[in-house]
Amino acid sequence: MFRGRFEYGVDSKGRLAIPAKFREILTSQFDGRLIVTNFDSCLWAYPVSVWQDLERRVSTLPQFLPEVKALERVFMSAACECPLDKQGRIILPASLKVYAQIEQEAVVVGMTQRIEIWSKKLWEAAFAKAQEELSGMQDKLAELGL
Amino acid sequence: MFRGRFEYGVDSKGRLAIPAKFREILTSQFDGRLIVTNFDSCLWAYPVSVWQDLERRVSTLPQFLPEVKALERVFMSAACECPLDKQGRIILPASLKVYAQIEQEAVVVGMTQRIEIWSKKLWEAAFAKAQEELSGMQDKLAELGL
DNA sequence: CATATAGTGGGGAAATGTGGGGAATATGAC
DNA sequence: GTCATATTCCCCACATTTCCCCACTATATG
Repeated sequence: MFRGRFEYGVDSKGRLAIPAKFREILTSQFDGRLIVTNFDSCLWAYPVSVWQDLERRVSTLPQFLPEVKALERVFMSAACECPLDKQGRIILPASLKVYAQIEQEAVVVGMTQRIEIWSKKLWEAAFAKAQEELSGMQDKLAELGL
Repeated sequence: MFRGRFEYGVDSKGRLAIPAKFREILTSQFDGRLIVTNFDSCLWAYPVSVWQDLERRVSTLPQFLPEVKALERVFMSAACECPLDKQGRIILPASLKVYAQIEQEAVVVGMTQRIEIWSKKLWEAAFAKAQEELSGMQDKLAELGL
């Protein structure tokens, strides 16, 4: 599945490259389309069928639960299908770019089941924070058998 | 399994040799491919099947849990399949080289189940530190049955 | 000394990422 | 409704990086 970190520029037309390795997975194992939404100050992108599965699971949850409503409003509502052009680039909708503070430099991160897209600046901060959290968590990881 | 310490230079094309002894294990016991990721200021390299097992275990955990996200962002996201060329060298992705501060001189260390790749400078520091820590940790090792 | 194995270096083809022109579509003003 | 302007999207071209192959040197082995 999706693995690795890649840095790309966003060009003057707002286009962002998707790594060839990810494209290969998207076309061979899925139908080639990407659904992008916002979370954690970055963008989460899923292959369509993975997204639909998530949607299905959420739709079975009680619709009056606050956490379900919040998830739907933040996470589900922003979802947008972003087609890849012949060179394997996507155009991020303006609202998502603003949300994730993506301007020139973006980092595309493989997260196994999904892809994350960050502004370089926010990625570096998030990475440092995650690293710190992780160092305090190694006992917990051991409990998970890792 | 993987044993021993080896020092190699990184050439002008960014290639790093993998010791013949490790290659032998990789091809005879595994499928010859290596997955490299970052941790503890160095790089961890796994045979593909070992890594996939890890990936599988992590991907069953809830994706919205902060600990899981931290683990994925630091450890899983950086993972990159590095194919060995005919001479048994790998090319380290830029992001990993930056992370581990690998420039000219690198140390390749056998860690039984995995391989670690260090910049020579950081290795020497880490070795000294581990040596120091170890002397105060011998009770803990005893508890683990050693 | 011959031979095999290991590590190093570099040329060249192919894939990947980047930039930009121009057609098609949409938006808005008159 | 028509025209002008702006936006989206498709396509092609270029440059860089990556990858694959072959050749050379050094060290170990018989």
